[in-house]
Amino acid sequence: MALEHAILVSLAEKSASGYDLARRFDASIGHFWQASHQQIYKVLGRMEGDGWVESELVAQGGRPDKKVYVMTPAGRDELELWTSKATPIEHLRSEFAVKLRALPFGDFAAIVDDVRVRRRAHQERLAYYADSAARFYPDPDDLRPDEIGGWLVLRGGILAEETGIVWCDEILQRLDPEGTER
Amino acid sequence: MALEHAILVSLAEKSASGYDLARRFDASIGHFWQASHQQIYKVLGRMEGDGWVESELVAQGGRPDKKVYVMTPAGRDELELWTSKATPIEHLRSEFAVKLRALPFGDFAAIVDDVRVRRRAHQERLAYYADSAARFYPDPDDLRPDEIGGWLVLRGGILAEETGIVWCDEILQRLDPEGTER
DNA sequence: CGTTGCTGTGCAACTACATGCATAACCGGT
DNA sequence: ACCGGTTATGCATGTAGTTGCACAGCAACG
Repeated sequence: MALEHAILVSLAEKSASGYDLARRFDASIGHFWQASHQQIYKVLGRMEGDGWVESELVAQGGRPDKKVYVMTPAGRDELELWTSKATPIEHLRSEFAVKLRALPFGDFAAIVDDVRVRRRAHQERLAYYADSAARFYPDPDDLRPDEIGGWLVLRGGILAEETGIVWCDEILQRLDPEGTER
Repeated sequence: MALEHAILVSLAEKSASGYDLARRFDASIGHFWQASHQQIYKVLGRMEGDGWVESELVAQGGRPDKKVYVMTPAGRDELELWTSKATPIEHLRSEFAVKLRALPFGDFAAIVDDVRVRRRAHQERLAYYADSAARFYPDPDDLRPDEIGGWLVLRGGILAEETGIVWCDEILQRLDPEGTER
């Protein structure tokens, strides 16, 4: 139910076409809420029906026309209403955790490999976040009010990835102590 | 796609009825993979069709009959096959993160409240996990092989909740420094 | 001159999951 | 005698999201 609101936030920052939004979801926002372009187009249609956004067809030289969506006052009201209500607590849902519990019944070596792959993925994302933080927020002690949200989200990502690495290391320590020390 | 496998893991540990499984999902397993009883019954039906499980009707004095499901050799093969394949990396999906990015456009006080609610939820779950760890794994340096998976999953939960609390504290420090110090 | 890749929008089919409802018997309390 | 709770199984409907496919023009590369 949050895709609508993620789109509203994005449009509040800057009006955009569905294609633009899809790219934003591939980049910054998408690290915390993924959406395919198909899904975005579908939801944008619904949002226009609800009066939260309006679209304008913009012709472009050479390139295909695009529909630029703009948030309406009704959309801004909806966004504020949404922030005023409590966020339902989302609990973990980890296929990886299920796999760990399957350890006694499964392929031990493959699972250990899986942990290593996972650790690498965490490290890569951590590096990406650290880089983003350094680039977009070089001085985190002196942020503009409109920067605080983005910074805090990035911090959450960094903390989560660091924790993921710690967990993987604990797992590897248990399952393959020699391989870990090497 | 992992509900089938979560059920297989659970049945590998002990045969059970749909009702029993639903209760297990409410308790231990469910902290990392939730499922309603409706969903469980539906998936059990499909799994029986695929030959991964077999059911036997058991009459009970007084109480309603129950269908006890037992994992078949084909089910065990499937479980092992599943563990041998890499787990797709699941990325974060946090409505809460979206809400943080909505800070400049939303209800500031309500969002701060939301962080506090969230922090409390993390603390409660952390306490629950810590309690489970103390009760079921009193001596974590000396675990039986079949206990390692459960222990590691619990460790993951503990690490995740601790990180959640740290994140909430960072957020409150930024958004409401006076309220935090009090 | 063909292939690949980017920009741009969208439909159709399917799956997983949530929500609401239905049924049925037994047990304990007021 | 009625009410609520527990055990036990399931259907029916709806929604969010995934996957696959389609169309269209332009640019760059070999």
